[in-house]
Amino acid sequence: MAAQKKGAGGKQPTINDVAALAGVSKKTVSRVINRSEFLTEKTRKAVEQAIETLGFVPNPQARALAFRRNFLIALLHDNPNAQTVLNFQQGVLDAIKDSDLALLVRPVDRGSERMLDDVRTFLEKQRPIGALLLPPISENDDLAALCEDLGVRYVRVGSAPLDDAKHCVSSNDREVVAEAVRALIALRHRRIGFVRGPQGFRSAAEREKGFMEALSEAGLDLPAAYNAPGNYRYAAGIEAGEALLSLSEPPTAIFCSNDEMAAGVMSVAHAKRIDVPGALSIIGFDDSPTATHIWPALSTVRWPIREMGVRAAKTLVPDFLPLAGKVDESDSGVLNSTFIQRQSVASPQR
Amino acid sequence: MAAQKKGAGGKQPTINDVAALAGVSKKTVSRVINRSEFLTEKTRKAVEQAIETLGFVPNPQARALAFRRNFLIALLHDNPNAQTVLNFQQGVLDAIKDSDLALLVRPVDRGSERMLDDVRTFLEKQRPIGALLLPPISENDDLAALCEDLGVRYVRVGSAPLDDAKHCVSSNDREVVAEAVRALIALRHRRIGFVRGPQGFRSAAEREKGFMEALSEAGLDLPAAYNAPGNYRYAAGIEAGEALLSLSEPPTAIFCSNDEMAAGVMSVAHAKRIDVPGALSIIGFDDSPTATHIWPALSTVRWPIREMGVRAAKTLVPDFLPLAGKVDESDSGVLNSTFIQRQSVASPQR
DNA sequence: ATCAATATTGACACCGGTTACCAAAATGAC
DNA sequence: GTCATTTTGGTAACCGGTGTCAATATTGAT
Repeated sequence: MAAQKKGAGGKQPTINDVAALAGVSKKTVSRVINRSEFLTEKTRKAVEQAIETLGFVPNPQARALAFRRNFLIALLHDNPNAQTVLNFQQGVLDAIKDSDLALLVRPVDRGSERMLDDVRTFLEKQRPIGALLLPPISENDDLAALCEDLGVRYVRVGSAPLDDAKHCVSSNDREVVAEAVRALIALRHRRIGFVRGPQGFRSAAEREKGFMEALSEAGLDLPAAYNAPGNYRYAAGIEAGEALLSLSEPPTAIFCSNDEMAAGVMSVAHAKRIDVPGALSIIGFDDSPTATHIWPALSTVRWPIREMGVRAAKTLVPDFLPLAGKVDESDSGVLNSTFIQRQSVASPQR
Repeated sequence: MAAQKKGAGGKQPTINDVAALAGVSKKTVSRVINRSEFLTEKTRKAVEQAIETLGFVPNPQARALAFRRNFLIALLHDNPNAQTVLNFQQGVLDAIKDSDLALLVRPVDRGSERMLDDVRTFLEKQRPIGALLLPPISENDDLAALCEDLGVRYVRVGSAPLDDAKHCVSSNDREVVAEAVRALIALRHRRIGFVRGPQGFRSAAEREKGFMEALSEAGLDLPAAYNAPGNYRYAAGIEAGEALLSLSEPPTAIFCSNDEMAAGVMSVAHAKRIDVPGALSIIGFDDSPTATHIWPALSTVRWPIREMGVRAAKTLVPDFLPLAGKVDESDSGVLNSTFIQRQSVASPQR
């Protein structure tokens, strides 16, 4: 049984009750709550004892008022991939679990002209301690400037460093994409197609760089016909698949900038009775649920989104989190993505 | 350009500033803010003028403290399906967009023994106006009782009415599953398999009821070997598929209690070179992204999760929302799910 | 042991609203 | 014109914490 709590009628004990019971002043209790350093072990113990006995929980509203800041972290996102958002959320929640913080979620409408004003109003009203910016909106410099301006801490999440390490958590997507493509080359693929991500997205650019890097290392080049546009949507994968697989000399492997588009390409292959992976290898990116739900299971790149959530939270509010696992100051804030081999890749048939 | 806001340095005006400028007391300003009726038109005008001039916005933290309640809605969930959670979130956000409310998200660990205590602490701390309970955790009566006990409004979301209409929003899953299965029967399927959801879940029970209803209407029965256990996971779909499709007389159609398991069954079919939908029709449930990403695209049932989010919010805090689109009191709170036909269903081959 | 220096603790105002309650002004009846 | 009744405005307390800075307790040096 956990702490004995009072029923519906019973009022929450306040800091005054705790102070009275412990025989100290309000302020001292406040110090204990806020982990002030200037406290005798004895006093601290006494207060903690009283807190325990009463089942006291500091009232966040009162703290927020006095502190002029809510004990909240805002998660700003416009990512269409639900699993990504939720995994990240989960990571953040892992990190703040034993703290006093709570998580406020705020989808942002990138398209809207009023976006910045909306976010400003939101931040002014809610006054969170900090904001976490998920890609692709994390790439918006105005947003970061806005946070700065409003005195809201922020951390941007990206596929490559977007800011200094204090304000950014990222993964090494480029390297890992290159690694994945090298794996194709090692399997003796020479005709390798590419399905791009949307224009102007940093994530898409990084993936493309990684792809091109691996290709040029091997002395291969990318014929224009093998380079298909995309926008991270399934439908774009279908189109790209139709285009690439209708060529007189189609690629034997296709790297898609995300899993959804890979699923689209795979559907086209199935429809055209092209054997995967026998006649066509496919690689995606994200390791979304889709990657394992389609058949054959998709080789893909997993970015450590949940870990990034943990890291982002730790970077954002190190001083509010339980002492365990502080982020090393000298850390670059770059986490490792991983290439995951599944059944959609094999050597090309002769 | 929206409202002219002061820069980083400029402080927010307070109710005192407004009072001073308007030449009245704090209380009078407060009355204007809260639309008290006992005011001279002249006074009201003066105050509103001052508010306008200063660009005054009441501080939510201070109001929360005085009200003893935060202007927040908590979303409690333990749903493994990210898309579902996010769609629901989106619906809630649609509903509260022009209000003073914000959304707090809180995943809940159903397995944990401390779950109830955790939630209690959370609610006591955050003091949201209300809580939204997503399935399957919405089925937990203790949780509803806890909200009641703490004076937190709540609305439970379910696949069938779980509570009175003031506390519940649901969909008519049973009927629509029956409709889907009737469609199979109309296509002359007679050997129809079923992959169950997890034990003890209301959603699973409703889907099963709908399935059995349609079967018995048609005078068909479900052989034990056609009734496979499942837990909503892809792996369970694989197992079920292996079992059902290895039978000497396998079903010609399989209804799976969710899309993930349907994807599993479909993978087994592909691996066994069983043509879908030619030799095997498959239906899922949820209309998750997976449903469209797999090949062939999955016929499935979509529950109106986003609309349910809107509805749930309106039911929870009608008095805090913009006047538009109030929920009709007499409404039962039941929304319609839809059967979606895609390519995974056809008449059985002779 | 004494005194300065430093570590702890407490008193009190304040964060920005709301509510309770009282006083003043306005209205109306006689 | 006087008194009771209804409006309206003001004051002070309060919601439950935190900041400032002075007061007190400890510690170390001499």
